[in-house]
Amino acid sequence: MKEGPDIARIGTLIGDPARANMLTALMGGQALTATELAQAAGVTLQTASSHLSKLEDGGMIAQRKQGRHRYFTLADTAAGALLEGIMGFAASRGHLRHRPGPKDPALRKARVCYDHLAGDYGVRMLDSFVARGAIETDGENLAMTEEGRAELGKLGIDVASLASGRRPLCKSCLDWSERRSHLAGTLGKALLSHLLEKGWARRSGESRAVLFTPEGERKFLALFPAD
Amino acid sequence: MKEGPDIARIGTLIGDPARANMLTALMGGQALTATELAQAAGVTLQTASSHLSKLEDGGMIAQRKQGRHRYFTLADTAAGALLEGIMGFAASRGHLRHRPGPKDPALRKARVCYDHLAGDYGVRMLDSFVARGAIETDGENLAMTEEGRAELGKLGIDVASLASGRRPLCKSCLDWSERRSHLAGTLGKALLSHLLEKGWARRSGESRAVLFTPEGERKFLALFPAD
DNA sequence: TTCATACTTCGATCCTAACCGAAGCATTCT
DNA sequence: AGAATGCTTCGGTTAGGATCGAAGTATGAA
Repeated sequence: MKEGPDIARIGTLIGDPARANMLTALMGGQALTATELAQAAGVTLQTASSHLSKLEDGGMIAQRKQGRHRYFTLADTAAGALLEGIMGFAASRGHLRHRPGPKDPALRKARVCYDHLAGDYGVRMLDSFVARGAIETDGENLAMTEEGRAELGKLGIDVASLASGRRPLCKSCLDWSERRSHLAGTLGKALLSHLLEKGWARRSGESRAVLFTPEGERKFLALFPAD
Repeated sequence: MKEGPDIARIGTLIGDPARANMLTALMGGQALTATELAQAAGVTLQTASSHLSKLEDGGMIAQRKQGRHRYFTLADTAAGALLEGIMGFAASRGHLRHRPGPKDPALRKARVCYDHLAGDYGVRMLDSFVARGAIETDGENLAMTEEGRAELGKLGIDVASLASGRRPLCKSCLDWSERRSHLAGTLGKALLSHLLEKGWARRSGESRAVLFTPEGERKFLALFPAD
């Protein structure tokens, strides 16, 4: 017995409600200070500090000092992917923190999933790419086609440079609210950046919600028509 | 705040050492009784019973009664995939339950990962498929080629029927001992079954280790040559 | 230098949940 | 029917860790 990786340690880190709230907040992709994370978790600064050092020791988060602030982020994309996976599993078992239903409609419509777009609009975007043949899928894996590369080039997105690193270009990510896949990977990240840079949408304060401008929403829906 | 799936609940389930040991034991893919799981976890039967009902309520495991025994398994492949993901993450952060190094050599050489082959030999098998062009990969996704289908057909493995379900045929799974990918999916499952049915290897009692016969090892290495 | 902000460390409290002994229920064997 | 096996439930104990107040450290502003 006692063989293999220590999954209990990871489980314990995620299993505390305060730490889980902090990690969920960091899934927004923004660097947050200890004070902000304490608020997100609903605990005092002392308690938050203790939790943050445990999360850092466990390799879940990283910090960088900047002046008298200390900014925390998820350690890397692997940590983000792990949390995404757990969220998907929890949602599939119906483990939600409040009643399902038409609550938090903004969050279900569009939100940030670590560094890419999720929610109804995220799912719609991937569906649209697949429907027009820009991305091919076998239900699990995703692959960009030549047509897709050309189309994204017109939008001003350089697919070649996105595909150069070790992180995959296209990756599907299970959406906990829609229970279907949306687009992750470097392309998913680039597309979210694109939306925000163009001013079509903006982040909503501390929440993970993504709020579209009327103009931006019109353009987004025209660019990614539903089936 | 308080938005989204309840990851803390999943974390708590996995975070207790006794439950983590049980889940690790169930990653072997075999159905185990409450008594066996109590031994694996190092607790009494009463304590194990309590843990098992929590794991079942949380959707991690399933049970079926058979006579006066109660057999427990992981709930589904999603639960197995979740645990694989957490194991990979834990291993990548160096969270091992005992010193790394040349310990448990049998386990590092070949072991069961829920329903497919992992360890050195599992990685070698996938590498070999890729090297000869039976499987194509972009570093993340896997796809079977026509040559691959033909080759596996000769081994008596019907790829078409394996690919028919919703579960993907080829899937890469991060190997915590090798820190590289091995082959999961329905094909990974079929290949492990093949090894065991042909008598090339057998399961090692309660452990996840897979032990090859001298004859079986010779054939396996010939079939899947290293680079 | 003095004060303020941001965060950490220490110490004490308190509460959850893991644990096991004992008893109870269900199934099978004789 | 009686005994044995496999597992669950109940009750009481205990330990780990989450929590916060208070004090300490570090950086920046006045």
